[in-house]
Amino acid sequence: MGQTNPPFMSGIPELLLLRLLAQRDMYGYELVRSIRLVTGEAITLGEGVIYPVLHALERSGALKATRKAVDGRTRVYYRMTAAGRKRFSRLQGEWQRIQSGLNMALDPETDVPT
Amino acid sequence: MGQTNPPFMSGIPELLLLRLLAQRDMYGYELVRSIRLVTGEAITLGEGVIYPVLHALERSGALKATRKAVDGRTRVYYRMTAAGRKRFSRLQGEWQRIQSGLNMALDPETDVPT
DNA sequence: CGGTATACCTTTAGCTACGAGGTATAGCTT
DNA sequence: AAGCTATACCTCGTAGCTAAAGGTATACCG
Repeated sequence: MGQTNPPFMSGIPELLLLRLLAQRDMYGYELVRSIRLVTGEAITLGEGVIYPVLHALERSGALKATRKAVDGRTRVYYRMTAAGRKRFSRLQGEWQRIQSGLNMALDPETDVPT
Repeated sequence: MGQTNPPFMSGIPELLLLRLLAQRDMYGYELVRSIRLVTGEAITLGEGVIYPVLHALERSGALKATRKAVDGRTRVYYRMTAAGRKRFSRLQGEWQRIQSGLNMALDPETDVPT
């Protein structure tokens, strides 16, 4: 099945979006392209993933959307709220925890206790 | 919902199980305890997670199970197969990729391209 | 005028982690 | 003897989230 990124992806789209929007306002299509770039092509997320997450973040109050017309096309810009910043740092901390726990376990020096 | 570890958990139970079983044969209940230990308490996985994954890995040929009676209790020991070893290294590589991509993006030095 | 790029969006499917619950034995404590 | 805790296995249902596919519309280039 879906074999673009596989496993290890849960929660990651949200974290990436919050990371990018912490820096500056961006719109959906732009976020899709940026994610590919800032992860060094390691992670590619389609629009079908990005838009639903953006909408959910808006509903939960982490983001605020504003429509802006540029060259006849309508862009929906997202801006991070205070709640969003809080959520971002919480998720980032959780990511650190999981990551270091897993890396500790994967370390060949770590031996499995009896 | 389920707030023991939250997000970032997809694929991780499988990777941890394979990591532990790469070292030596173990049984389910033991694996549950070991995971807590080797991750420095960062990750705790319940039996409801472990058993289904073990069964799936067995079905797919990554593990081979053997029942062994110890002190009147029956333990099901799992041993990694060649296919399992292969799957382990593939997953580990994928984890590296996702991890470094995400960390690159999270690095404050990384600036979002315009 | 047709194709490609931009820009938005929804629906459906499917995986999988997780909690709750269920069985059974062994051993310790009261 | 009764009851609790620990060991050891297991299943089912829910719910969250990713992902692919498909759908609309405008702008620009040849």
